[in-house]
Amino acid sequence: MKDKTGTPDIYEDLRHRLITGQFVPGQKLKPDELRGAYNCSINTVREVLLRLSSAGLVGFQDQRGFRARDSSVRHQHELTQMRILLEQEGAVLSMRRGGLAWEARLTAAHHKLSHIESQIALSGQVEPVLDVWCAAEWEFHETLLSDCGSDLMRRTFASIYDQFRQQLVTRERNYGYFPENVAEHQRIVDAALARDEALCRQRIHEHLSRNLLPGAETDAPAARASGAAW
Amino acid sequence: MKDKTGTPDIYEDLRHRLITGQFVPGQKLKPDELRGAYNCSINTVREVLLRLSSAGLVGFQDQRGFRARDSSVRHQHELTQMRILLEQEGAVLSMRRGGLAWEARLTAAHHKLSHIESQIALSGQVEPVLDVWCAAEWEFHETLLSDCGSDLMRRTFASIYDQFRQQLVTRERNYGYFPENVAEHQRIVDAALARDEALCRQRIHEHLSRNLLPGAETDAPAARASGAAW
DNA sequence: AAAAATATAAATCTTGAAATTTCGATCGGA
DNA sequence: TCCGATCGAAATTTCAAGATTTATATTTTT
Repeated sequence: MKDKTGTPDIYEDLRHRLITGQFVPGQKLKPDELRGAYNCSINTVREVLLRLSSAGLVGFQDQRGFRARDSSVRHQHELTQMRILLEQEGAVLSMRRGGLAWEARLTAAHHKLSHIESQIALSGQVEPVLDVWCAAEWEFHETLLSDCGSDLMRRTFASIYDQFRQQLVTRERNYGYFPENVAEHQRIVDAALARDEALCRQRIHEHLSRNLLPGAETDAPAARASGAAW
Repeated sequence: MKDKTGTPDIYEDLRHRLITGQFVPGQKLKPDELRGAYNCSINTVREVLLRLSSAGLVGFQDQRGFRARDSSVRHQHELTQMRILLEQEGAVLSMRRGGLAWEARLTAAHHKLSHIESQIALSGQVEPVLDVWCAAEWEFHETLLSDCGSDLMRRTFASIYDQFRQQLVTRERNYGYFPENVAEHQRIVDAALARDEALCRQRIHEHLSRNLLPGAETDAPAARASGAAW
């Protein structure tokens, strides 16, 4: 339990607790109870919760308060859809715009992530390095889009990523870590550095498709043949 | 000036005023001044503004209050990018899932919009029917994605659309109305009903590309050849 | 006269309490 | 026993005032 008094700190702490599964999904979040942990007033907590509800991490109903977003495979599916869409598009844009600096950041982020994931694979345990792994996984995917040239796209992706992680964490025992990730991340980086847009799209899709609903329709690669973007 | 007391009403009214250009872009929004119009407390307005800032319609800086989002061609460009991305993807998904009911709603929405836009074309004036035109334009584009099967996608699009409109309204004299719209909307509907995904994507892009930055790189249609979606 | 420093005014943020609404349990009737 | 109504407790929302920060105007100094 923290004891900081700044509103931004409270926001960050609650956000962190939400995306690391420290609340039971449908659990009620009463300002009056959370108040104590931060040594502040009810309304301050209320303000934070209100903003977190706009971010999609907490549910809110008029006159009946806040709840930790409950988990559903439906929502998880939709978040995965959106992640694929944004990550594919953002990565492709970065591949076109990004120069040496971007490549350097991408390989660096991948190297860091790869190192941590190797450790996890050896020990078989995620918990001991959970926070550092989460940070590295985020940094890798964020870096992939980082040179897309659109702040809006990056912020939208950040929001979707948070919600995605919140869902995953409550469902998967391993907080969303899979041994296959190591190889999949590698293949994404390879395609990105090779500037093979179609291949990169495909590998991003493969990487995330595990979180899609089984029966959902899937784009045949060729189906998008002549779709114009921007 | 309204006099309603419900918080949701205040939110809706302020949102409406923001996306119809009733505030000068960088203008300061002081809770103490807005308070009077709604006959409520400062904090109630503050809460609403906080939520509108999460929606991207108002700017917010810690300890220095709220401002109407200022307009920039950069932001407008990024919003257009995102609109194209979401609208293309959502339309394609709707085309696959949507049945007769969707087709009916789409043609109905288009018919309504078409009727209003014809009127505007005759009189040459948007203002007299501004609100009804805005509603119809929104309904048309919303209906296009309405059967995509993803609430997340629809809500994300709604948010982007609002911000897009806010930007457009402050820049274009005609609130974003162009005579070409009539034909462009028609062509989109035609492609959608024909279930020609590539063509529909292309026409959505053409419809919105007017709001992109001139020098921006554009996807060659073939460049997306084998990109997998979901 | 320009720049820095101070004092004053204004606006923002936090707080605790009042007013309103919802939730849960008990009671009465079918 | 089951269903609906009523009452009390708890939670949520609104409010107005106090505390803190930022902005503006004035004075002082170089």
